[in-house]
Amino acid sequence: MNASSLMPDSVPLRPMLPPYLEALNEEQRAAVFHSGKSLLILAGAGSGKTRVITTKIAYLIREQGVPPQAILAVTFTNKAAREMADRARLIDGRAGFAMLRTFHSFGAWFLRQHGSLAGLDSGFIIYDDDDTASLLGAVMEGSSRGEVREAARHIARAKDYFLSPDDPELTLIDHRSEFRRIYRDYEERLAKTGNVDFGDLIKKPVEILRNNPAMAKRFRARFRVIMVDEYQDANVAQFELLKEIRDEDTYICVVGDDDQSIYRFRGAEVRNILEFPERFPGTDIIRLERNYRSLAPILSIAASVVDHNEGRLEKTLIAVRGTGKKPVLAFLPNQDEEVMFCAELIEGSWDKHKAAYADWAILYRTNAQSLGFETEFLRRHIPYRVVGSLKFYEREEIKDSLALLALLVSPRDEVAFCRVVNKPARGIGAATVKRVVNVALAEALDFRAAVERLTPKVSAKAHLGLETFFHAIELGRATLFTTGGTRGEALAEEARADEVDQPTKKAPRKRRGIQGSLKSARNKEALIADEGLSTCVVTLLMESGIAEYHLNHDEIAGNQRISNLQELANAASLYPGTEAGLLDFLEHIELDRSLADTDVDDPNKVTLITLHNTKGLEFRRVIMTGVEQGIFPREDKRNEELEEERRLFYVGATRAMDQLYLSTCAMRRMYGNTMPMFPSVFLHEIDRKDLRIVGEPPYAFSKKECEDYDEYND
DNA sequence: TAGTTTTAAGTTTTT
DNA sequence: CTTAAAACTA
Repeated sequence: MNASSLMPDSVPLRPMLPPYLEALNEEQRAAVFHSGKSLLILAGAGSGKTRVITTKIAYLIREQGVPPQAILAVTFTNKAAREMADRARLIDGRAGFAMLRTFHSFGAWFLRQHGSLAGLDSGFIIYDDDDTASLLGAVMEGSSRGEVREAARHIARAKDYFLSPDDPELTLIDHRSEFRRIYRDYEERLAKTGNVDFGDLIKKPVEILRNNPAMAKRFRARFRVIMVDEYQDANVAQFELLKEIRDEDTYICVVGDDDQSIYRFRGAEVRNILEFPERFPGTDIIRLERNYRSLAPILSIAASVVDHNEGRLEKTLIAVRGTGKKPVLAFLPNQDEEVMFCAELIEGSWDKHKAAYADWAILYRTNAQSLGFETEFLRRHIPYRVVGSLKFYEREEIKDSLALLALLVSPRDEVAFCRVVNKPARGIGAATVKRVVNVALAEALDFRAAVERLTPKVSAKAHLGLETFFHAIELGRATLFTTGGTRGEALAEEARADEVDQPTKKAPRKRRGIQGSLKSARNKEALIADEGLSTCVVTLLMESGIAEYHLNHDEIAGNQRISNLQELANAASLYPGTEAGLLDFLEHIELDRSLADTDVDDPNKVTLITLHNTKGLEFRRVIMTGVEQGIFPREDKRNEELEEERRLFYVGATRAMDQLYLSTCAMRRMYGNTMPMFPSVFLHEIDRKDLRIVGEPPYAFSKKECEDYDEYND
């Protein structure tokens, strides 16, 4: 007998691997080593997919000699992009030179360089949904708010599906004939502002690459390896973009989980992942089914719900961590009791196990549900953080400031102009604004030129107001110094810096505390410029009168608004005080609404979060709340949409590592009045024996199996 | 035109 | 019940 036959099977005969590869399991390693045409990794929840992608990036650089600049990795969220970059760099520093971006920021990067091929100037601003809606409001004059919102949704959807106003398939999105006209008018009007919306960040690059074969050929030579994370969330336009940026020699590796596809409403096509092997012939498939996160009973109920879906690539997760306690299903009388239930669970675990607050996450379907938890947690002094609904950049004062800043680089920006031209009141009424905009649109002038054209027709008061306004904008612009002179050069410099992905920003420093802002507000000095771009921001806010306006309109929340403005100025100080710096600043704000973690002071907090926002996260203990018919799933969900809600349940449940709680209320306040509620269908799809039921269940759930909820918190 | 009052509408989910 | 847009008055 030779030595090797005495060895257990688990010790294979192969050369020693470096530790970063040794840490992988067999399938993960196969995915990292894989070479060929293309690879589809079906990665179940908690199966270590980020580890695989980051390791693969490092492996390609280290072992395969792929230049980092030739690697493109695309994600859907900024958080994921950041995490991926950090983890890849940890394995090999050179990974920092690979391009790791979200789809949208990749599109923006592309358009800054090649947008001129579609008549776009390089200083464009990205309109968010709000801006889009106000522009559409101007296009659809006389329509109700709801109609405008619906049209805005449909236009965004059309762009997700890569449909233009003259596309016959547009009827699948909106069959009304006037929709085509509205969409076309909107596109025309948007073009006149010189700006783009979210959908354009994907759609326009595809069009440019298709219409400019020579440039496309050169561009395709750049990336030899393309990886896509969360591929199940890709929409049709993103799929088209993927096809346009690769050629026959490009290696494509996509990672995803069809069971976690939860963005259908946003145009995500599960078909993209289901049909990937057909779309890219020669694709190999690797499944990652070992789950390293959750205890077995948690995976089991997650699976039993999603098993009710048809048309999925069956996957069976294996719980590496083994078995544990059954998930708890709590029947509660109403939402106030639900809040108390959660609070007591958390406090109880704190007392009994010294479990950290940060171990806990409360999941809900809609952002509005966070309110009750916030109020009660404040009362009980339970520290918490709300993820996602931090609408810092949607606040009135912030949007006003951003509009002013936008006007410095985007002089034909209709939306920004209308927003701030008469704020604070300068005697410029709606009628005047409309006339100025119409002249500007009709004669392709910027607003200042349009006013001069109109001078005799505009009242003296309005004219004076407009002059004051333009003067403030000029003062703001004057604070920007251009490096080397022209805007073009500054932008080119930024683009070059981007080529190797070296941030043009300075390293973040400690932010000025809220206290400092408050003190300055009390002194009526209001805002303090720090350095870099903040000089421009502060000048503009002071000169335009916006700072004073918000100081005066801030009677309830103390000086919150001024603090917010100060916070904006602080954020700006990290960027250079140039036009390129300003563009960079605005772009980062539009594409990444999540504010940098400000709670470094106390990270031990309960997380309040929507189900959608939890993707990619994990917590030791998770409470999924409001598991009621009409809320989760929403009542109008049928067929594919109901299947998507099931996947959302799956995503939520698989966030839990050790313990999962589900709560469902018999009554709930909605729109001000109290409505009776019924348990979610999903609860009927789980075997009763897999749950520990507490509280007062409705008759549909047999009572004798239930317990009082004294002992639920073990 | 500015500021206040009245009325209606609305809750998915996100880049 | 809350928030935003229309309507109304000064």
